[in-house]
Amino acid sequence: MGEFVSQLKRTHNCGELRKEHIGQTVVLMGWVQNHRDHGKTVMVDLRDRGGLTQLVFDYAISPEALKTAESMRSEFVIAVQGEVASRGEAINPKLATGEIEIKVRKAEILNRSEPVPFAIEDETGVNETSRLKHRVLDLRRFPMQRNIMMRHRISKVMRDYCDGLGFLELETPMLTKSTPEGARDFLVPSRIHPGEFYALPQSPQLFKQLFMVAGYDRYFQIVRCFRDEDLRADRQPEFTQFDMEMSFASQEDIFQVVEGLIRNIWKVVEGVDLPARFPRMTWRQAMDDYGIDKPDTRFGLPLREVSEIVADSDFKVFREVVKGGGIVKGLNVKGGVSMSRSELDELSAFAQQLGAKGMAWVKVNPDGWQSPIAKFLSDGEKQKLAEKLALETGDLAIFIADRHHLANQVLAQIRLQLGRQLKLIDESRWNFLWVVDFPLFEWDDANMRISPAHHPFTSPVIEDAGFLETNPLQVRAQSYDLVLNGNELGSGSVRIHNSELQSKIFDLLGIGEEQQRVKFGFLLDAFRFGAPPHAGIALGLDRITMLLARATSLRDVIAFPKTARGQCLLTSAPSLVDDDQLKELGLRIAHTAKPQAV
RNA sequence: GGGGUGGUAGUUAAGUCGGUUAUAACGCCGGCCUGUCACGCCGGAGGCCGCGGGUUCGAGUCCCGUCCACCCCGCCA
Repeated sequence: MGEFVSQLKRTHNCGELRKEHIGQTVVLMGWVQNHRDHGKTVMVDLRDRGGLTQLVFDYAISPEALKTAESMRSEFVIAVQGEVASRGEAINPKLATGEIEIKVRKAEILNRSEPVPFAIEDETGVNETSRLKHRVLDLRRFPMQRNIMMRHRISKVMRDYCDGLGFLELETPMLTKSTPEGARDFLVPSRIHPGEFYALPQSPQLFKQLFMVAGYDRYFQIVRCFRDEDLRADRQPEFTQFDMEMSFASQEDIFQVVEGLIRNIWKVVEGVDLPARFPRMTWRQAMDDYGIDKPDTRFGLPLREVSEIVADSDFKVFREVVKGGGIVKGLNVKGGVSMSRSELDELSAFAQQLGAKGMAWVKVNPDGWQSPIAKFLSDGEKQKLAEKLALETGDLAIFIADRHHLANQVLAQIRLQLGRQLKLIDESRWNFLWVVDFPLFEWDDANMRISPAHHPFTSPVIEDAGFLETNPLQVRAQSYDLVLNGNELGSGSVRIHNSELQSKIFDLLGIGEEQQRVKFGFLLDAFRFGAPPHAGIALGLDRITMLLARATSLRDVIAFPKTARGQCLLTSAPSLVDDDQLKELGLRIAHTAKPQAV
C-alpha cells in the first residue's frame, strides 16, 4: 500500500470531469459508492465531496486492476489512475459527470470498510438516532455535505463583508462569569477555586460592549453561545451567532450593515437579489395583526380584534371574557366554508392543545350564518363583525376569546396552521422583516415583577424615558428583531452607554446596588470612563443556514449536534466522571439520574 | 415538568381477533456474468420483537412501569 499516496497526486475531484477532459490521464481518490460486477468488467461509482464518477475496470485494460476491483465493497477508500473516456451512447443524465467514465489502469485500495449500518444515499429513511450515532457516515451523504459546505460559504461571506467594512473579528472568553437573568448557565467548576464556577457565555454581550468602550469601534465574531434550556427543532444548547457591535451607530446604521450582509449571503448562496431595504413593522402592529412578534408575512389571514363588538353580546363566553379584561379576536378564512366539520373539530382541538378553552367559528353561507354561536348574536353584531373581518359569502371566520396574551398566541398558531393547510404560503419567497419598537420590559407572571423584554442593557426610546418610573411597561425599547418567513433570525438593540441610566434600569428590575456591584460592577465601571454610544445585533448562523438549506431541523446544519435531551449520541456526552476528578474540583454528586458508574 | 408520535434482522417496514416455525425488500456472505449505473441470475446466513414486570395454557400483539428518539407546550434576558 502507498504507491498512490506517496507517488501519485490526486488530479481532480469526483465531480468535475467533463467531455472536454476526454483523453486525459487522471488520478482520483475517494469512497466506493457502488460497484457493479459483470465478471470481466466491473463498474464502480467513486464518491468524494465533489460528486460521483464512474470507474470502469476491464480485463482488456488491466487484469490487475480488475482483480483489485473485484474485492472492493461499499465505502472502501480507493485510488485509481486511468484515462477519461466518452461513454458514447450510455450517458447517465443523473450525474454531472454522466457523459464520461474512467478507464482504470492502476488501482489501489487505501483502506477497507466494514459493511456500513446504513447506505450513504441522498434520500435516507434511516432513523435519526442511527444517523447521530454514526455521524461520520451521515455526514458523508451529499445532502449533509451540501449543508455543511453551505455553512462554510455563509461564514466566509460574513467575514469578507465585515472585513470590507472595517470590522474587526475579535474573540471573547468562553470561561466567563455567571450573571442573573436570562437563560440557565452552563457552569464549569474551577479547580483552583474549589466551589467556584465559570459560566459558558449565553452571548458575548458584555464583552462586545467593553470592546466599544475600549475603542474597537466595529466588532464582529462568529461565536459559540450556550444556554441550558430545553431543546427544540430550532434550538440547540450550543449554537453559533454572528455577533456584531458598532460605536457611534444608530438603529439605522445597524439595519444598513445587516441588510447588506444578508443581501450578500443570499446572492452568493441562493443567487437571488434581495431588496435594498427590508420592510419594518412595529411590535405593536405585529401583535395586533399576527398575534406574534415574528410574523410570517408570506400570506394574509390578518387577525382582527372584535372585543368591543361582542362586549355586550348574548354569547356568554365572549361577554365574560371581555368583562374580565380579556379579548376576543378573529380571522377571516377566505372561501373557508368548504372546510368540513371534522376539519374544524381538529382545528379546535389544536387550539385547546395550545391552552384555549374553545374556538368559535362562523360559516357565511348564501342563506345566512351557520355557526354554533349565531343564535346568540344580534343582527347588528353580525353586521359589525362582518365589516370588521371583511366577511363575504363563502368565508369562514374563526374566533378565540381569552386573556390577551393567550388569545394572540393561539390565533397566531391557528393562522400558521391554516396557512400551511390551505397552501397559502409561497415557499419561494424570502420575506425579511424588521420588527421594531419592542417594549423595554414585560411582565413576568412567575416572579410578579417586570423583566427585560430583550436584555437589561437595551436603551429605552428617548422620548419614553420619562415613563420609566411611572409606567415602565409602556416604555418602548430601541431594540429590533430580524424576522424571515416567521423565523427569528436575530435580535439587537441600541445599548445603554451611561452608568447612571444603566444603574437605574437595574434598580427597576429589582437588582439591588450590592448585586449590581457584584454582577455588573465591571460594566458600570467601564461606563464611567468614556463609553461611546453603541448598538449591535446577533444573528443565528445555524438558523440562517437551516432556512437556506431548506432544512427543518438545526441538526441538519450542525455537524455534531445534540439530541432533544441534550446528549451527543456520538460521544455519549454528557457522562459521569471519575471520583478523582470530582475530588480535585471539590465536588460531590448529590444525586444522578443514571446509576453511579464504578 | 406536561402532551403527542414512534421503537420488530445491519437498514426500512409488515405482522389480522393473543395461537404453534416472526415475514418482505434492500444490505451482507458464496457462486455466475464484458456495459452497468437501484445491474442481473442462483444459493445462503442473519432476531433479547427497546428494557423490566404482570395477565394468560400461550404475549411482538393486552396491562403497568421504565429507557431512548422525534415533535409541541412550559422554559429559551
